[in-house]
Amino acid sequence: MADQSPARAPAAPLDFIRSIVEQDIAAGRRGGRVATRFPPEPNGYLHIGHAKSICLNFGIAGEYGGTCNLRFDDTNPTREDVEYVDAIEADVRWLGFAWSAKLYASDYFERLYGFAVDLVTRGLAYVDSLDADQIREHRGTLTTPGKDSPYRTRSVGENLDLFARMRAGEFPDGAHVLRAKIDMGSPNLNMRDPTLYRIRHAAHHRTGGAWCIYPMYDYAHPLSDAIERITHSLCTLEFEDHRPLYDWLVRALFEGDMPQQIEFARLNLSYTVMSKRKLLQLVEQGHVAGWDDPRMPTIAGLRRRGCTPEAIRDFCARIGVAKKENVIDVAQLEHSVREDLNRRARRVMGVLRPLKVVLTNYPDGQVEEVDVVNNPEDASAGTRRVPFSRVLYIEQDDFLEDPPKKFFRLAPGREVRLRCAYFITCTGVIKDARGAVQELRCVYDPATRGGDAPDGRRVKATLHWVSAAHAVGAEVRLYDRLFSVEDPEDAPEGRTFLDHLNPASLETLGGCLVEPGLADAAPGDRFQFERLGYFCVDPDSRPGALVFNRTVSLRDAWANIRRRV
RNA sequence: UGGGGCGUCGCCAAGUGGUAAGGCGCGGGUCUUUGGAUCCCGUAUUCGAAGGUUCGAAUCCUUCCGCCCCAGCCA
Repeated sequence: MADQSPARAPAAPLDFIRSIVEQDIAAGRRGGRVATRFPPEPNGYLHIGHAKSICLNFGIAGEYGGTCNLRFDDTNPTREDVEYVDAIEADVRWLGFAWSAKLYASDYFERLYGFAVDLVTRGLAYVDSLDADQIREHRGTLTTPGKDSPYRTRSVGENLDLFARMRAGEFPDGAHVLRAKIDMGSPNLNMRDPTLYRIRHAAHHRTGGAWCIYPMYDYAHPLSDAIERITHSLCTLEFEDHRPLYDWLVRALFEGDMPQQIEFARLNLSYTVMSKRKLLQLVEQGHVAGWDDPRMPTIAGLRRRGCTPEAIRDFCARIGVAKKENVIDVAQLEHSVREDLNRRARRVMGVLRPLKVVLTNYPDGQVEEVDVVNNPEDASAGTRRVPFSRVLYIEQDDFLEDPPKKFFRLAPGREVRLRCAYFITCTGVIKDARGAVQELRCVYDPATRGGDAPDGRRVKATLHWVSAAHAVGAEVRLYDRLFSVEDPEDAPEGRTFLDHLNPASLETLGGCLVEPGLADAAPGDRFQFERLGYFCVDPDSRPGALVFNRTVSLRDAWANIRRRV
């Protein structure tokens, strides 16, 4: 009997980081452990770029039986806030991940201070009393080496005394800093005696007034990793130059297994900006309604927009992880969103720009209920009953008095199907004084109830509709890309990304009409409005005052044809 | 003109000396009570360029070109 190994799907190619992790495990490095961390600074909301990092770090931990900590890199009290801590936790959870431990760099302040004293004692760090400008001057330039600070040769005893007094609050902000004593001539600027601690008389959101000196990222990060026994410390490309310092610190203060920093390219999305600074600017200057504005690439914004965590995870899995600078087409994100929502969203009918239709041969006052499929992708979603009557509304876009070629929707004399209801034929067009179409007169064919003609005749279009007497009013917010150019950062001299803001990124439609079953839809509920797109109920929505956000439109073949002609 | 990275289809991305995966997008077709979805088919004789090594190169060597990052007491 042949020992048949289980059939395996062809292995998806591993990204370079997972390859390293697998090699490390195979080689038994660090005892074969895998421990990652996601280390946000709580100074802003998480965005889709963070989602890439979250999926990577938590994903690897999950795939290789490891752990992943959520660690707040809260070393700069002047920019951080608990509001952000709470939002970040909520976003990570919403994305579907559970951290092994929730930690804060500030948890390590006392130990970090102890490490610094150790470095000073061993002559590896010193207190510098140059001011910020002087330090910059001494640093040299990209092509010329720096110069030693005159304070670089202070005695260990003096350094110890000064550092203790820095902590004790004896000096004002900026009076001194603690620096690593490495090499002012290094071609890597990060190694030219980097600052380890600075004085900041500022309350910290967690440690309050306990400290007036705070460690720098470059100091706190590697040591926090080492304390947590992180094995693979994943970060973005711009930290590549910091790796020698990372290694220098860990080697100086720890023995045994070292965490390995690996850098990957951050995510960029076309037609958007991703830096926290710019997103903050959009919020603070009121260009958007807040961090969770549905046009924002923040997790909170995408959530409010109606994206699912599954779609975001799928997107992150598809874009890959590599070291090449990249700009992902937003269409890629939209694809993941459509694919997920297509599978799960309940279909409903909603008319965004209503056009009145009177069925002249339909009995006045009669109401019947037609059965409508809830989701053709999912038979178990069943059907529902939707009221049908003499006066209806259809979409303005679905009628053209003078239809061009390839326009298959309603036109004078033309017969189309009303979804799951009847065939109707347009018999008259009523216009206002200015010639604008105001209302349509149609006749219906009673024999086509349900949407099929017993004589087998066919129509080329199926329209969505609502019954005038039963429909529920709603506000619908249509979103377009926030910026009108692919790369908003690419602004000419004297201009900024704000000059590329798309003035039409939000279109609010009032007077929309949706089928009555939606009357009690709750915030967060997602639907497909047939033939239009995916929509979700906004938190602004109230009973009797529904508000929908369009998450993403459905592909529209006619719109494509029209665009090309 | 210092250091660190990166260049494979419009956008991502596999490939690590044996004769260019896949996804998105795009084009065409099928099907359809959503012009949705599905399903087909097509989309790089070529891997930034030029030399070289080799029976054989996207993969090795040399030179060149282009792009990104670094001079915070930010992360």
